[in-house]
Amino acid sequence: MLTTRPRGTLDVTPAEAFKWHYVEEQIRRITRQYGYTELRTPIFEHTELFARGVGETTDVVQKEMYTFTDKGGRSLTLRAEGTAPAVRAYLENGLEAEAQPTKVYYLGPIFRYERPQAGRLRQHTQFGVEAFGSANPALDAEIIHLAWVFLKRLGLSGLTVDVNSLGCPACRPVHRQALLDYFRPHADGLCADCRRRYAQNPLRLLDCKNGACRRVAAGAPVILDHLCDECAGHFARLRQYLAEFGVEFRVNPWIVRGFDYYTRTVFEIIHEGLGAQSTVCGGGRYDGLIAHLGGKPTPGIGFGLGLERLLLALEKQGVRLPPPAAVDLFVATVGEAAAERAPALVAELRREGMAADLDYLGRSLKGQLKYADRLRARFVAVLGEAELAEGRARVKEMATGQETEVKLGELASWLRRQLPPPQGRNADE
RNA sequence: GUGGGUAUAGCUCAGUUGGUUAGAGCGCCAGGUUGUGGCCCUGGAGGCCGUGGGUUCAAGUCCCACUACUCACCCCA
Repeated sequence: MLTTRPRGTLDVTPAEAFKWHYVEEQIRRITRQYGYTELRTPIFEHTELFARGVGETTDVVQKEMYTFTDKGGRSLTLRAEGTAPAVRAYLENGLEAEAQPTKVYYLGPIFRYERPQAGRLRQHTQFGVEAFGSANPALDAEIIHLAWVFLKRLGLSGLTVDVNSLGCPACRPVHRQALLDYFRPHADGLCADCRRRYAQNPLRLLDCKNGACRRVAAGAPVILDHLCDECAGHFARLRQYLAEFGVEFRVNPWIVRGFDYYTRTVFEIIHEGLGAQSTVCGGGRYDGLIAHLGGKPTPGIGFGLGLERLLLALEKQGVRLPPPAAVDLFVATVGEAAAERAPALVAELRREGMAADLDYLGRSLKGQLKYADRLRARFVAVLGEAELAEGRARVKEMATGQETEVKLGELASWLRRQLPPPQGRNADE
């Protein structure tokens, strides 16, 4: 137990951390371009926030929350989802008083008690985006476009963007009734899950994977045929914008989503290389949620994007992310006097802003070179008795094997001239 | 919560019909080179064979349970 991590969790080892850094950099970059700023919320919230926000009857609330009671007797829950906390923070901090719409993003862990499988964990990391205060379909399109461009930039292909509209409180009940009427005569032929869905959430009848249910569902009334004029118009304009933005999407009337708060636009981005859990990004509009959580009636839209799934998709596809920065200069020594001088030399280089390192295991010179190679050092300064006496080091460029004599006092300035100039991290292509 | 598969070294895996001190490749450390990495050669370290029970003269191997991992269902990122 001491040496195993809790079920459904993941370690990010030093060998992989650079991938996370790279993805996080791309998140900072694209959100800045689209005008979204970061919102950080606690890792746990009052249980009631999720229960009310996501919906009492949803799977997440009924069986997947990490809920505990603290010493003050409060019921708290590890962040089970990103939107409800964002809405809570928006209301609590009076963000509605700032320039509208409020466009925020978040990046952090989400916890759900589920059976782990490919692309599903009990703790995973979501990059999410939320925009509060506008019902303009251009905003729906902006958000879908953001997610799509983000994934494309990282080098993913084999992506499918599915969009649908779930209607609003005016038209959804009409469709719901039509669904119930349609399925009632077929009820006996449905699977057990679907009989439960019939009672609880008829929309879910549409995306059952059971063959018999599927055949019945194929002829079921489609929400898109029941949308009210406003919702139909919203959806039409969304499709128009997406086409103008160059997003390759398809209308999929069977995508539903598991949270109660969705209205109108819902969408998913699927990656073909993932297993059964192929949705890398999912989201939609929630025009009733903010009022439902105690705010003024305010429309909203957002998505969640799973980073572990994203990394998995990149790996399946063989995308190579830029490797981490390596050591600029490694100080290798021969003899005791040099070995004692090395730490201060390295400290000096680090003060000058260089990435410098040295051996701590008393390795032979050969061993040190090997270690430096392993660290992908660009240069190795060899310091022995002769060099120490002369006040200089033999600096070897690892890629070419070429050696140069450099005075110890000039090591930092010499090195600076060799290294490429610092690049702006968010330089555009 | 339900169902299938798997569990041997840090990693990927061998291990005959049960039979003595459990192996390989990669990785790690060292040597070959008295001061020079990558390639090559040699050596070394590293294994309660997932855990517990059972069958047997004898279990890594057969049986049971548990746990973990894994894939799928439900649902979701």
